[in-house]
Amino acid sequence: MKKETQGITVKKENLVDWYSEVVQKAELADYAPIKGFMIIRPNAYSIWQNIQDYFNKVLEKKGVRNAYFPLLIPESFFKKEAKHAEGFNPELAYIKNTDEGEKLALRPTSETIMYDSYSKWIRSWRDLPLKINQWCNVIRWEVKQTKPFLRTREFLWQEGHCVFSTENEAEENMNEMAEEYKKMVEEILAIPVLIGKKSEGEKFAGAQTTMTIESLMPDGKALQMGTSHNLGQNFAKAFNVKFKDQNEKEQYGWQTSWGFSTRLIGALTMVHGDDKGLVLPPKIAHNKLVIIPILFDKTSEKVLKKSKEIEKKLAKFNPIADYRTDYSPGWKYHEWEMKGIPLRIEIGPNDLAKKQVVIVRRDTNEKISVPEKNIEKEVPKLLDEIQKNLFNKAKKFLDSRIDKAETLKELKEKIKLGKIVKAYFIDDGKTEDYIKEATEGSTSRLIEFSKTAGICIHTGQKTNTIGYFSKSY
RNA sequence: GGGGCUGUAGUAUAGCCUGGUUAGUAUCUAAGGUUUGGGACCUUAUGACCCCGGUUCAAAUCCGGGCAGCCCCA
Repeated sequence: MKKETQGITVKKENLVDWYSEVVQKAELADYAPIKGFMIIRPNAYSIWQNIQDYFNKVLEKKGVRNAYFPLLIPESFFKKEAKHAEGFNPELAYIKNTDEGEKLALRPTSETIMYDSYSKWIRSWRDLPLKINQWCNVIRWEVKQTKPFLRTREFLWQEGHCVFSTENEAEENMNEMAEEYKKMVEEILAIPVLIGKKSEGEKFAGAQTTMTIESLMPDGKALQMGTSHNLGQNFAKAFNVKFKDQNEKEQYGWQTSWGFSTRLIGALTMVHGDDKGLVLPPKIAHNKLVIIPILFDKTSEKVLKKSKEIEKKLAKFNPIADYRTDYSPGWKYHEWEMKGIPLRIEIGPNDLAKKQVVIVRRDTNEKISVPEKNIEKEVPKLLDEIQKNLFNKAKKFLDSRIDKAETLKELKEKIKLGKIVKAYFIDDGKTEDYIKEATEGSTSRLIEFSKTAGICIHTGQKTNTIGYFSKSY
């Protein structure tokens, strides 16, 4: 008889229910008492810390320094850049009962409050480039269905905000940060992404150009994993971010902003998980392996001793040593599989006799007998293989789901199959609105410009713009 | 924005339609004992009707509102 109350009870093919269950049972997050808010539990927070550690090094390399700006933003700040104000207005939450004269918004993003300071700090071309990042929480009062990590009213993120003296530098910075995002997500999270520009309708409110990285979830919906914006001089003009150039001429700064959020943890869960639960890519896992001794009365002492020896040898992989005696080995296997630990090392009396251990891969469930003397060599090799395997599996999936369409009908059908569908279209906002209407809410995830012109699937006009259309989170 | 479903120990659930003993079961947790190579077993104990109001002699059950979660459509 199987006991169903413990492990993951939903198959991954039923992604929505599966996701909720894994988030809870792998102890990534819990629901908060307020709609759309979540509690990030240590298992998920350690993932976030690993991401932070990685990205802080990137920031350092790029000469970006961390800082912190206030959570509250005067309402009037939002009104200074018209498109920004319009774009964020529906999602703004305010605090009203303060002794301030005006309403105070909870930041949904910090362009306005940061650039207010920037305008004071920047006087000369010598002050540029100015490159600041902050790790913080933001509030966006979503009316849509919320879901842990994927859409919450509060989430954690990083937002980088740079000012340059030339347009080229800003453009370059937008591109290089998008590339850094791609690199991070692919190398650390093992999630393959598409990279490209956002359409007019989808770009950031107030940006001149937005670059995005997008991945595809198992249910055929795309997920935006990070964005990088070239703000041009839009905010500089609204906030008076000016400098005197080398010719003593006053100029507006050229600005960028870029960010990714804890949403990455949701993506990670959906992309790699399986029917047993979470599967963590080794590079993002805090505990890379778990050691489970197989304890029988007569041999337990020796087995434990050996286990501790191996635990010490593998200390740099942060092993979890599950020496509890009140759970059977089988119970422990399930437990740590559900939580996504990449490798499991089993040590029992039989192994002791053969001077070996049994190593089990989380991604393939493959059991490998490894001679004791080879463990230290074998573990990093296996972790590396798991990392690659997870990426390759996800890449194969993504590649298999990219298609193209020449008619609206074809587009509709292929989107229904859970694909990202390439189609020529006129990027004027209206055409995309039409396609959105016709395809039950699908929009372009990103666009690219083709050398050869094609026919817009809606207007029939010639165009060089190709949109990647799909449903999205 | 529109429509629908749900809420009972930490978790999963029975009971609700047709109001009426001490709210049942499994798991978790705690204690003790036997176990341990893919979720072992026995004994004992603790623990719950989302909140506010209404109807009634009597509400987990019926009604209204709120809060939260989920689904579908735009």
